[in-house]
Amino acid sequence: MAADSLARLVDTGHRLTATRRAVLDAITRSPRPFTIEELSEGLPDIGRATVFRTVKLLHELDIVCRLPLEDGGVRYQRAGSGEHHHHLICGGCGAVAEFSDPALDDAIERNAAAAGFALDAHSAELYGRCAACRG
Amino acid sequence: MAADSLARLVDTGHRLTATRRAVLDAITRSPRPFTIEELSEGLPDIGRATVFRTVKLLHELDIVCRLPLEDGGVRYQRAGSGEHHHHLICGGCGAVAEFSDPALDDAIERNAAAAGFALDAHSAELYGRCAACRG
DNA sequence: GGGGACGGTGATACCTAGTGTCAAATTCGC
DNA sequence: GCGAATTTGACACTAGGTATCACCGTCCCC
Repeated sequence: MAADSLARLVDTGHRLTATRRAVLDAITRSPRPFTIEELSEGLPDIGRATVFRTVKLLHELDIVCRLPLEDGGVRYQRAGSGEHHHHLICGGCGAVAEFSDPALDDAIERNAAAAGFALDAHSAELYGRCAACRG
Repeated sequence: MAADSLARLVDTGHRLTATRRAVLDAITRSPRPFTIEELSEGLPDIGRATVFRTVKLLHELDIVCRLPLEDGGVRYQRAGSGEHHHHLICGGCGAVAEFSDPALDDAIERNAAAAGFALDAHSAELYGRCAACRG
């Protein structure tokens, strides 16, 4: 699981260091979306700047997702799949579900085309309460 | 144009101050999406904290939109309509087009329902190049 | 296995966006 | 015009993130 992430690092011309292994390990072990600060606390021997750099790198390689929260905060999470997807973020427990939906992507592309835009990227975040938190 | 925004302020129980008029005026005059810093520079007699507070208030009243950029930065813009809408943001010139699409909102609601989520809010931002910048 | 080039790291300082506090000023209903 | 309540400005502070730079570790070539 972490193994092919390490492979992806090397394949993209990056070095495989003990620090990166440790960060990826901590991320993989995290059961819930985390902030850089939380991650950094769990890795006291690794500099804060390095944790930021490493997470940014892993984000660029689609190994972690960035989750913009409703209140403007940000959390990160290991990507379940490398595929394009969107997030459902529970405001109660903080759980995050991934989903992908061609119909949604279609609607997005149609609107871009209608406005004459060449689309580079898009983001769609859904905020609500998960089944468990609705109780 | 600014008049009904002022009315909306009063209607929601807020006071109509010279400061708020000045901020709303500066926003209305801005031809392009702005940062708080830019707005604040144009209003040297108004404290930075007040500019933040005022923009936040106007955002809550749907008078200005918050635009999360692709690079993580944030800009603000006068809302063209008070209606629910999404944004197309040009990475070239920074222009922003608003659009709304029931099909997109439907797709979002369907996915939330499928995952058992009660939806509170959602955001969808599209990043690309506008017709002029594709030239 | 022993360099050396180069990418990665940590410390630190800094930056941007935004909030909390509090005394002084302004607004608005009367 | 008066007083209560809201708003303001100054300032200090926070969170999240980046720039710099000297030092260190990795990897490649011999």
